[in-house]
Amino acid sequence: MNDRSETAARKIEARLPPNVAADGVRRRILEGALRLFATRGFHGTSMRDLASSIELQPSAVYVHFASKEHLLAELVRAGHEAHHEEIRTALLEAGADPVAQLRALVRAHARMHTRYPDLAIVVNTELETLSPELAAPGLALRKQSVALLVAVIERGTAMGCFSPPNTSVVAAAIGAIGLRIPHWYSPELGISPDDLAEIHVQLALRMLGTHLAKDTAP
Amino acid sequence: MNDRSETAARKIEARLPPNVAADGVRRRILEGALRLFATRGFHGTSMRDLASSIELQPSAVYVHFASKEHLLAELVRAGHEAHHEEIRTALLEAGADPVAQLRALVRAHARMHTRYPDLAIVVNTELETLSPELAAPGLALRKQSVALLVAVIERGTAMGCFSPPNTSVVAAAIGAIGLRIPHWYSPELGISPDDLAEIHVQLALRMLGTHLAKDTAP
Amino acid sequence: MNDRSETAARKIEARLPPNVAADGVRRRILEGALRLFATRGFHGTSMRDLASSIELQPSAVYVHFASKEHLLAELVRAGHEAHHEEIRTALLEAGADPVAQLRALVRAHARMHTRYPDLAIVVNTELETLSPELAAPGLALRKQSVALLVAVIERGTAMGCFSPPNTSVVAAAIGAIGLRIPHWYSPELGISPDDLAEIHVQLALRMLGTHLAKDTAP
Amino acid sequence: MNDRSETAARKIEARLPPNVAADGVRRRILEGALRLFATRGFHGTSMRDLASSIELQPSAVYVHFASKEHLLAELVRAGHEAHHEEIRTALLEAGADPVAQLRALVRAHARMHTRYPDLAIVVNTELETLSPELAAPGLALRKQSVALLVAVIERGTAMGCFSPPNTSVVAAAIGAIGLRIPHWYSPELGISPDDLAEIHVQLALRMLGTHLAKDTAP
DNA sequence: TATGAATGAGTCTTCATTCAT
DNA sequence: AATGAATGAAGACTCATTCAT
Repeated sequence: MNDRSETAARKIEARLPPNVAADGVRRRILEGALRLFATRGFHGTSMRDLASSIELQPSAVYVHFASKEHLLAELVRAGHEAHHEEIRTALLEAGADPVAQLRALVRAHARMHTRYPDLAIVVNTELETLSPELAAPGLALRKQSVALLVAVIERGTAMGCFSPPNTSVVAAAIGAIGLRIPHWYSPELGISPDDLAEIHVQLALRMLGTHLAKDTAP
Repeated sequence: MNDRSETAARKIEARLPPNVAADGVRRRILEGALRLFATRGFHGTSMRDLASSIELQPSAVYVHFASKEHLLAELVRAGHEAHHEEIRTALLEAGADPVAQLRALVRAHARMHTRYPDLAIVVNTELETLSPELAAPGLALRKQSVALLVAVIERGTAMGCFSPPNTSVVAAAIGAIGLRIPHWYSPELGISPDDLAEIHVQLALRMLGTHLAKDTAP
Repeated sequence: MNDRSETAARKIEARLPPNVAADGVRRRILEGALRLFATRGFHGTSMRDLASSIELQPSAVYVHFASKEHLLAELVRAGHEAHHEEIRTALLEAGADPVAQLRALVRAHARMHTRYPDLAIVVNTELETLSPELAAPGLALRKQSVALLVAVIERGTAMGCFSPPNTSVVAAAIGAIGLRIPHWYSPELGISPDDLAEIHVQLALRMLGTHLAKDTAP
Repeated sequence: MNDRSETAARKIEARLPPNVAADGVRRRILEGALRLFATRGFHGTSMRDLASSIELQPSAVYVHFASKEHLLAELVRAGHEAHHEEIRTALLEAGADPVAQLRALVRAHARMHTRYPDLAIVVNTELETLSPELAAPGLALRKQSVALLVAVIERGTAMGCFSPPNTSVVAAAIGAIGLRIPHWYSPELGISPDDLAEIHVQLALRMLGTHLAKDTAP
């Protein structure tokens, strides 16, 4: 039950977050891989596809990356780190109020998915494709990000700000609505990324049963 | 920002919905394909993998299916049809009350994802893998399912039952929450499938800002 | 300081010992591999070379052998086992006399190298090419074969039949003269394989300083 | 039927004979190539392997050698020339006595193989790897070396010093015994290179059936 | 209905080598 | 003299699929 054409988000150029320190050919390879992995999947993309999409010989890719899997690993690493850093920073700047924290976190989560839709798809679809060693750092960051969200919810609940029906289910739900963004959202839909983030904030607060009426009003 | 081991849902046997009229070897092939496509993806699964997982020669699979893609197509068809039929039926049995309709729809959506987690993964991950002709029926059903949800929300809103911040975003959110179930849910978590469905109903009603307080109690 | 054209022995068809239980295509593959590995070396032979030399697609080779290395391993196994079996049997049939034992052993050693020259080359050139696990059985048999020779020499020396200047050097020398056969010998040289074996027996007995004059006379 | 660990000789540093007029990087390249070609074979060694073993970029090797094959050709040339020169000189210094000549020749042959084991392996294993033009000089020298040995044997036989069962077989045997040295010999075995050479002399004289008993004493 | 052998295109990757710097 | 990036051919091997049995 997802929506719109699956390719809506593709119109947005494959974009890499700032924590990818790569330029020149290496960057073009990462961008090409990002686009193709997001579109056709890792196993659905051949090195020939990738190389020719950026007008390179397949062998030239190996000058910059040890293997197709390492290429994916770099994207997955960058995606996870950027995401985690983003929500961690948002949280730090939000102060002590659980509601403000929740707002900041959901906003950051949504923003990452509108800003880097291809990367979000690759990170979420292909993490398990990596060998355990290469997947480990991503899995660890993911766990930490969820733990942050759960902690905010639990603290807010203890302080009487939230009354979720079930903490972990709501946490999963909040995660899920952001995760799904790249599959249907496009700025051409008439909703700006900021608007979308704010709507997601609203939805999250509603799901949590926030008790500060003024905050939850549209 | 999804959680738990990604493989939690795998413990549940690969299951096919009742609208798959296949038995004997044909059924075993579909079940094996379902498990493998869900775990490793369509392109990550070879016909050899599939055949050997059910102790068959690759060539024997072609006695039952014209191609690997047709195998996927059958799974995707069955998944989409079962899902659509399920929510259509739920809606029909719910009467005319938008809140009751919403409840029925969300419940059915969640149930499909706890009952057929592998199928849900395959349907959502690999639909675009199919050729346009084979993907078309699935895309059509998907559109219809979303239209049903949107219609319920719009009617409920018009009747003053709901006050969503944005109809299509909430529709996407409701879809997303269910879609994510196979990636984290396991009955061993201490939540029964029915409990989960009810919590999802709660969350949907909260997101919609339902105005009949008594309705939101389980 | 080896002699004649290096390719003299090549005129002899690539031959497999009887302990290779393979027929049809599998046998043709082994024979082709034997000829090519002996001529160009393992790393100098591509699967394409091999396949096309027996009019097969490269992929068809994989129906019969798991890898190029397994193909080599089978040749090396067969070669070592045949050689060891041959000298073990010769020894058993030779009775208790050290001189007779030595004769039998050298004869068998020489015969294996005239009968299976390509296999001898492959076995001796490419054993170390194999991974440790695949090389281990060959190395073990080789050790046993040398041990047999050394035991015969030591027993004969203790019994006063032999007076070698140095047991292990003579053992190495006896091994060496046989090992070199495939690199220079051809029946067209006017020496029959049996003649060559007898000459090698003579040379071995002379190196050992055998004290039964009648045996060492040409 | 050769013995000891095949890698015993590897402990000896890859060494080049004095007729290799190369210093600095060019020499390091030759030494690295020598070690690797001896260990893994020419086709089993890549230019990357070679370059990285001496901490150079592959492209830097081409500053000093036109191609991988020319590198091998230089080693093969040096090996053959050094070997031939050594036995030619030994022969010249031996005087007119066939027995003394034989002694000198065998001694020189053995010494070359203890002193330059890697080079001996490369020369004997990879000569045929070279293109006919590049292999020709080596083949010519080899023929000459064998001719020298055969001439000594024939002259000694004519003079009544030797009574070999078969001249060319004994010549091949004498060659073979030396050729095999790098595959089993190590000074750590408790035999000095000089000792080994003397034992080889003994063995050669015994094979030839030398008639001057006093000559066979060391 | 299922097999085992085969195909030919395709997989990822490495090769020796070149070239601008 | 050496590098780093690139090339194009070739490497071993796997792919989905076919077909005679």
